[in-house]
Amino acid sequence: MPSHHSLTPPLKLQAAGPSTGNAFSCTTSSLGSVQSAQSPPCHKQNQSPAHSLPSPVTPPLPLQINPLAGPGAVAAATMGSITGSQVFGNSAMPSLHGVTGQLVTNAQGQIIGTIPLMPNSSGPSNQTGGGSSSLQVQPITPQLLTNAQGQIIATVIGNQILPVINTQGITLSPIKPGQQLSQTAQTQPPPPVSQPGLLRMSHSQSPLREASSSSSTSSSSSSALSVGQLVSNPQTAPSEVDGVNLEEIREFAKAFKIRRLSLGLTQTQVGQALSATEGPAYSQSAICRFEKLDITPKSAQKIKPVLERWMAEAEARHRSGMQNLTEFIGSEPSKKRKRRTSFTPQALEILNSHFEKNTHPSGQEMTEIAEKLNYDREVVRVWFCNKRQALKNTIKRLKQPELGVVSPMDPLADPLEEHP
DNA sequence: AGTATGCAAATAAGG
DNA sequence: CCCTTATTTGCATAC
Repeated sequence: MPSHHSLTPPLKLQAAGPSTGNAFSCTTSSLGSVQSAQSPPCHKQNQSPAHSLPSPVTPPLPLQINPLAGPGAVAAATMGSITGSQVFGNSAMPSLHGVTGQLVTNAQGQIIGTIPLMPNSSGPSNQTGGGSSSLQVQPITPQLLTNAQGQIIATVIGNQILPVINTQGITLSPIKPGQQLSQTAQTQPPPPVSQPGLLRMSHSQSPLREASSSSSTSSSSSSALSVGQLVSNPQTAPSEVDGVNLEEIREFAKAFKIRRLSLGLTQTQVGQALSATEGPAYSQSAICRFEKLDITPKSAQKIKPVLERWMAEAEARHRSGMQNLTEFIGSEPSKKRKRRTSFTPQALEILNSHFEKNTHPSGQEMTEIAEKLNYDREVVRVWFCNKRQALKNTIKRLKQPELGVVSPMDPLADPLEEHP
């Protein structure tokens, strides 16, 4: 099987913004490199080539938690932020409404302060009829978020979180009260002129034929663009796509990460814990992508409530004792989505050889193959479907090379046409 | 030892 | 039921 597989183009369909050279193989500096453990420069997100780090003096510390500033300073900054009113971006979650007093604790559950307001007047707070576990979600309230070291890294007001510093130790500009900020967390894309972008973004790449039927029902206006891309592109980013408020998503993603870190949890732990809950489960990858906004608006919208609910519960448990939290995140998984099958190399070899002979095995054949390899018949069927799809896409790409590069190419007769 | 990411399973939707 | 096409999502592993 000389062909496929090996000629898989390393192209990444999704990214590749037309803008400045996004880093594709940013690293690849194979052996001998003196690379630091944490290679920060690889994010396709920060697209500013010239960068704009405010402080030229601050060397990017590889360490995550460093006591760059005395807690006091941080606290002060925090307070400053608090003073200004808050923005209260609507709310996906009905629970976070009651504004009550709260103890300020660190990750160890130690009380490090209080915020005088009103005692918790927990209402009925029935959590989604899902009838999930046995706990009620208390409204989260104005409180300081701290990391495992007890450092204050953000403040929470309502469901709005005001980050003080990020994990890199870089100070984030506080959110202006009463105003929707429009800047990315890590970079400051100089917004020249904020136009009420109405244009439908300019696809400069994949001209994959779009079955534009008639009018409405533009099922995919944001076709494959991630939230991160959309949101960091003031030019073409109407902060709302497909009825999804990108700003809100971005805010939440950022807040989520802070809250997660505050609880001292890793993406892996969250993913694992999530798979044990009632709703849909998500892997570490998913958490990661969500936090990075490396997902479509649609997906983000779908995941957000799940994470929101989970986080609320995790925080509640955290407040009521470390034990509860660990217990919470320790529950055993209960997969919803079928676990992804990993074919053995041997199995793949056989599957491929079959595929080369016939891309459309009959039901009978597939049953036999499945039996022989000891995989679910359905799994084998799907494998063929995916294989066909992959092949088709490859051919399509080969037939339609990059812009400019005109290459004759042979017709590449494909056996995938039409199905009986 | 966490997080980011490539590739491809799994799923959704329309036929 | 099977197919295709488009998309979502996770395993495996690079970083």
